Amino acid sequence: MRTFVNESFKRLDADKQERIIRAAVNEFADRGYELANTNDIAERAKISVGSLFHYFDTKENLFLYIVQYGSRIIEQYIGQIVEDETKSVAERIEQLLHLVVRTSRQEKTLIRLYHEMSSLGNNDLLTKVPQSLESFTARHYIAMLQEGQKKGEVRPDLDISLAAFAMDNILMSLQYAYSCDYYNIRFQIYNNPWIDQEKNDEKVIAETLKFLCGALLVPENERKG
Amino acid sequence: MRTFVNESFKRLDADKQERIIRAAVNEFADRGYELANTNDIAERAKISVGSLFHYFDTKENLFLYIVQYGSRIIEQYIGQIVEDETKSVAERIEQLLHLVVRTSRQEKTLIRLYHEMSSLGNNDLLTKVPQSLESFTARHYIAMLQEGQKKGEVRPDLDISLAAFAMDNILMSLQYAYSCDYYNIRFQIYNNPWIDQEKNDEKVIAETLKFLCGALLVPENERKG
Amino acid sequence: MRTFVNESFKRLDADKQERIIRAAVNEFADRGYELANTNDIAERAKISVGSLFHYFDTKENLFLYIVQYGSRIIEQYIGQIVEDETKSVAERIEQLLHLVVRTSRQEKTLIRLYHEMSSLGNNDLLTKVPQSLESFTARHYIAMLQEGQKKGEVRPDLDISLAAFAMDNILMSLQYAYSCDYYNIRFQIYNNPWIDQEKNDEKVIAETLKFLCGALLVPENERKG
Amino acid sequence: MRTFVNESFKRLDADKQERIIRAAVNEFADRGYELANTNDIAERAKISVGSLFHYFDTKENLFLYIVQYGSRIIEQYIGQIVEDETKSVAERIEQLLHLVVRTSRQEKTLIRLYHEMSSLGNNDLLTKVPQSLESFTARHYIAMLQEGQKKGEVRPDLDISLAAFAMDNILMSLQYAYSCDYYNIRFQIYNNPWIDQEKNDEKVIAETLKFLCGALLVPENERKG
DNA sequence: GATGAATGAGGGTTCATTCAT
DNA sequence: CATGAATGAACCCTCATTCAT
Repeated sequence: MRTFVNESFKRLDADKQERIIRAAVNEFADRGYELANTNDIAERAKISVGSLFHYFDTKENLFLYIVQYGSRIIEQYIGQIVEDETKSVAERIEQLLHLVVRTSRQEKTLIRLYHEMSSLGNNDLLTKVPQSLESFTARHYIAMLQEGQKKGEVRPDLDISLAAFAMDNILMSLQYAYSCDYYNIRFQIYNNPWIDQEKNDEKVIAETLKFLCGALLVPENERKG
Repeated sequence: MRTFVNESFKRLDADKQERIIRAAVNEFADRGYELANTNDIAERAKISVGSLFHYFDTKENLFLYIVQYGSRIIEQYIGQIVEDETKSVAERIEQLLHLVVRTSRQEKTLIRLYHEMSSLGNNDLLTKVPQSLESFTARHYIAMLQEGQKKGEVRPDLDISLAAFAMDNILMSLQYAYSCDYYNIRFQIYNNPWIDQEKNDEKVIAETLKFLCGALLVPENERKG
Repeated sequence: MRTFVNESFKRLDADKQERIIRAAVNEFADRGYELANTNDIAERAKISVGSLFHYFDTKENLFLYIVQYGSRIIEQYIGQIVEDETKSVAERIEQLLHLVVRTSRQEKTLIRLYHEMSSLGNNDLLTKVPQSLESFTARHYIAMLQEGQKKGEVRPDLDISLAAFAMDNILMSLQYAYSCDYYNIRFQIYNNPWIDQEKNDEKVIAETLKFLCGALLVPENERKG
Repeated sequence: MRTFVNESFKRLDADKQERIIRAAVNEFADRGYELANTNDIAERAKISVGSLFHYFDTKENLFLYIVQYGSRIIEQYIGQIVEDETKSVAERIEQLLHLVVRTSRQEKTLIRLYHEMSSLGNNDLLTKVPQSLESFTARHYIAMLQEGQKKGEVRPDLDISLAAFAMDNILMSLQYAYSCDYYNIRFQIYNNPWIDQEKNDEKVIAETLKFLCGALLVPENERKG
């Protein structure tokens, strides 16, 4: 795995590291990769541009590092839920849905930053972004569904990889709908919340859960033993 | 509805109009909004920059027009399928899935351009893009599912709006997976096609159809007379 | 005398001529020579740019023609007053002062346009502007003062040319103070009119008259027979 | 008082500051605000455009700074003369006239630059230029004349503000006549110097002095005690 | 004569990156 | 190591003038 930071960055005290990361996350999430300004990031982080380029050789590297950093945080959230084999698949999916809504509040900038990555156009940057989060998610969703298939919860006729992909698409789209402007506008065309937000969130979660369970699971009454 | 073109553009002969549109679609799809170069667009279209800015007052307007133009084409493709009430819901969904694969070949640039729009960073351009395609899609998917619900094909317990949203998310994600670099890479993590492409497409379509039908439809054997 | 118009312009019907002149006067006065836009002038005049450039070969020529046109109008105003030998010099100066105030209301755009000319920078345009108004004014002011000197009204020890120049400077500065933004702001530093405008105008005229008479004329009580 | 420079400019060594100022003064004075070219200014000053825009955020700010800078220099010249209460009003006016001629040689570009400001078309830049020189001049001329009135040198019946305004107009017009092309051409209509320049300057000064003293002062023989 | 579409050089401004201190 | 001044290529947009119709 390529690393995008120089050693010098790792030697920094935690506070400075955090300031830089926060500044970069905010700038990239706010203005997008192209419009983000490295001078502004340095200023926000209260370091000099020179230093910033000591830590990260290029703007690109800084961005990729930040994406990687964000990925790890999101991976943790997801991992905790998905790896819990004591829960049924349905329960874990429900928890993932709650996570989507929760992170869209707590980690909105991180999500937006992450989404920026998918819009890097066709420049070669894209080939360099680590698919760690994607791989992580894929691996875990597949594992969960396979396990669920063994336990008779998940439909036996499904191609697990593609089913996991479809599930991931649903979760990702919902995440963006909650965090990113364009997808939020699109969301509202389908779901203009007249009732209060909290109730609406519950409804969205319940319906999406119903959708995913319908797609993935063997109906309760048809399960063996 | 705002128009983004000046009258002078509409007066142009079809060939020139097409050259300009094609040049712009390509440039925006290839490089993204920020990096797209108006001088290059003019050159590609074999007109002068001056003329380009006679037809479209700003780069922004050019982009918005091109997005609108692309939307209309995609709307036609979708409309033809979804509005055909002689077909069952399942059949129409299957056709939509075939459409996704087919357009990802024939209209890849258009799709990529469209995706660029969803990634406009957080600048105010976003608030100016017309959501015609999104509205169109929402309206039609909802209508189809409602109709299907009446006919007993679609599960009676679903919230149609949110079900349509979920379905749209699946279709959109798949479309991007077939057309846009980032989403394609992500797709391959789940589905690395060792077999030949055509067979793989069939499989993807079949599995996604299964997923959507499971989520949306009343199982055949449970339907009433 | 160079002419700046083509014959074709003179053949135009009076209405079209006037529309063009008015459009040009306004545009040049509003935005200054450099910023004035020939396309806008044509549009305002409801003719095509092509036609505009048939009548006037260049933007420069159009401007010079317009200046010349304005000069003639102003010359007429001034000529009527200054050439009236039945009046004393003091009376004529008083009338000129009233003219300054009056034209600053009725012909403000013309004055502003005229002032634009003095700001043409150092380009060669300047050497081409007709000094007809300047010559006219010089000739007439000198004549008036010479005549006044013969009649014993004007101080015998004055160099008439330079006295006329000083008087012209006073009148010109006051004109600009009443018509042009920068000079108006400067004027207000000296004369912030607390009382109503009309009374203030009277005061300005009276004091300037006193100033000019003090400078130019033999005091009443010292005049011979 | 708004400042138009960034701190970074003030930190520059004197030589570089001077090069930039000189380059800008020349460019603006030569070509006027609109036509002045920031790239040329940077080149003339032997710095990069980037640097220029570090010191001054916009062309507008650069211009305003330069005007402010010029104003201060001119204020010093004028202040030294006008504030000297040991001299009679007539003596001080004579010195001002000599100053006009002298600066028209030594600081011609500055004067021209200053004149450019008064010709800023009608754009909003005008409202942003500081009227410090104008205020300075007004304040000092008024003070001098008031003092002169107390001492019995200046006519008691004059409105001091308007008299000062008229005097300023004369001095300003003469200054432009000596420094700016258009006003110089106009000047020559009244005063075509056949004799040598130096003698002509003397004559112009003498006659203008006579004019101003006639307008402003109590004749020597009528003064009390 | 009249039209108005077409031209394209030119200019203010930005910003990732370097490097002397 | 840290600083931040300096660089300069690159980009969007304007507008006087031409010329085919």
